[in-house]
Amino acid sequence: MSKTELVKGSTEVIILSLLSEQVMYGYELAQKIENESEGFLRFREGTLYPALKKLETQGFVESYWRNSTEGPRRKYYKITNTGKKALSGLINEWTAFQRVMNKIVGVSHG
Amino acid sequence: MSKTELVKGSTEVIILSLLSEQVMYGYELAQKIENESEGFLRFREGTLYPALKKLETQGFVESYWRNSTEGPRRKYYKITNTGKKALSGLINEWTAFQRVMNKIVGVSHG
DNA sequence: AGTGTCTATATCGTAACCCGATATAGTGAA
DNA sequence: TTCACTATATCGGGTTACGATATAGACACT
Repeated sequence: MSKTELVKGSTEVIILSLLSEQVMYGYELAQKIENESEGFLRFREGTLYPALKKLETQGFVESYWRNSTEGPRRKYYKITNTGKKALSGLINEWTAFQRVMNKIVGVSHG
Repeated sequence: MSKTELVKGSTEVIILSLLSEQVMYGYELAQKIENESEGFLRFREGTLYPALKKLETQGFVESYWRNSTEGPRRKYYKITNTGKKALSGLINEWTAFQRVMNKIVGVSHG
């Protein structure tokens, strides 16, 4: 397990969590993730865009284009009600996984 | 992310953590994981044995065969000093990852 | 006009991981 | 001898993450 290996499977929760707070476009999301994690997490293009596409296919997010005066047009993502329900379940899973892992590795919490 | 997806990347920490407590053979380890996690985690053969093999190749564990009067012979695994150092680093990564994840998903701890 | 940097989205190929299926085999009970 | 449980091992396939690559707009500098 490297840092990147551990991150596998957590992309969905991370993206949905951030989108549940506010509508964002992809690039903005990537920066937010890097900032909020103090550089620990960094989503590359090859990770982020396919993940967003998958979330949209699943009906967890919706997207729309907007032009920008500062650069190329942006694709904004909004979490759906289905996405909110999914997020709630994913957070429960994360909590359970965390509890089990900490029991095994002998760490109380992070 | 399904439960199984989240688990990806955590196999190494889990196995090394349990082996740092006592010497075990593969099947025993699998049962221990299932018991300690109250059924939440379940390592199948196709996950466990390749993982143990990889850990041995990396020099994190050592193994030896012993016959059993109750069934087929068993391959016992013992964590090495290198493995203990690796485990320590992995636990640090897990702790950091946990902190960052909880900050993003808005959960204090599990 | 040309170069470079930052912004912004998208896809492809590859590597790594997990797991179901399958194979092999010993013990013991029905 | 058939079944269940114990025990190790490998293969194939699906999924995930990511580096590389492509495209393109805005802006600064020369």
